[in-house]
Amino acid sequence: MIKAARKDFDIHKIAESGQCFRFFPNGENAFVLVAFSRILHIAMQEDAVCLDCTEKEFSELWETYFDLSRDYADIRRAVAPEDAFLRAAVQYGEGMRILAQDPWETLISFIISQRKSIPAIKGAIELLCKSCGETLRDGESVFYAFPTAEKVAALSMEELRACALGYRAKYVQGAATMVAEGKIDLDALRTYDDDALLQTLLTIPGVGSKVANCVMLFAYHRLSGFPRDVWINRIIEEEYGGAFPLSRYKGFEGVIQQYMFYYGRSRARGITETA
DNA sequence: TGCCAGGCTTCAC
DNA sequence: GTGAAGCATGGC
Repeated sequence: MIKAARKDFDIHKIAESGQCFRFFPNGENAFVLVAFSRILHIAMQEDAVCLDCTEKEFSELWETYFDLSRDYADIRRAVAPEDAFLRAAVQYGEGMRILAQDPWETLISFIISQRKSIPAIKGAIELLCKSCGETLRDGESVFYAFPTAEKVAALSMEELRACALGYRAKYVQGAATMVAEGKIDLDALRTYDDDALLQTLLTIPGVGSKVANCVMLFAYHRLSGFPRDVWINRIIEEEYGGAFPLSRYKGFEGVIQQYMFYYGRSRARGITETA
C-alpha cells in the first residue's frame, strides 16, 4: 500500500473527466481502476492518496500514469486574469490531472467515443472487454482487462457489433488489424515528435483530428494536444466568440482544454454549484 | 419520443 | 480545400 501526499489530486474529477472510461466507484472517495491488465484500488483522504500497489509499481507505473510530478498550480496561474470563464474552469477543476494511459486502449476507446455520450462509451468498452479481455478477479468482484489488439482483430464483425459499436465496428476492426499485423507500432510512436505522431495516428481508420489529439494527450502525454469536440467547440463559440486565445497556452494547451471540457460539461448538467 | 453524444468518411463542388 | 450528407445506438 502506497500513501502519497495529496496535492492537486481529486480522484472524482480524474475519474469523471472523460479521458479514461475504466474507473469504477468503490465506496466514498474510492475507485477501482482497471488499466494495464491490473486492478488498482484508489482511496482519497483529506491529505493523502492511497494506492494498493508496491513501491516499485508506484515509481514505475502509477506515478507516471497520474502525472504526479507535475505542478498543475503553475498551469492554472497562467490563465489570463481577464478570462473569467477559464479562471472559473481551472478553479472548478482543481485536482484534475492528465493521465498517461496505454496507447492501444486509448486509441480504441476514443475511436469508439465518436458521437457517443460518456455513459454510452463506458458501456460499449465494457462489452468489448467482457467479450475478449482477460478475466481479473478482485475478491468477490470480477473485472475484465482491456483486450489485446490480436484478440480484438480476431473478433468477427458480428461480435464487434454486439458490443454496441454501431458503425464504429469497422473502424475498430481496421485499427486492431493494423496494430496486430504490425503495420503500426504504437510503442515506437513514443519517439516521434508531435507532428509526426499526429500524422501517423491520422492514418488509422476511424481516427480524425479529434481522436488523434485525444490519443496524443491522454496516452502519449503530449500536452500540446487540443481535442476539439462538440463541448469545446460550443464553449469557444459561446464564451470566446469563436476565437479562443490558444497561443497563450503553448505547450500545455491540452491541460487547459481538459479544464474547459470538465467545467463546461459539468455546468451544462447543473452541478457546478457544488464547486 | 425525440434529441444529443469527447466525429469520421465519403462525395460534390 | 471546403461543406454537407450519412452513419448506429445508448442515455436522458
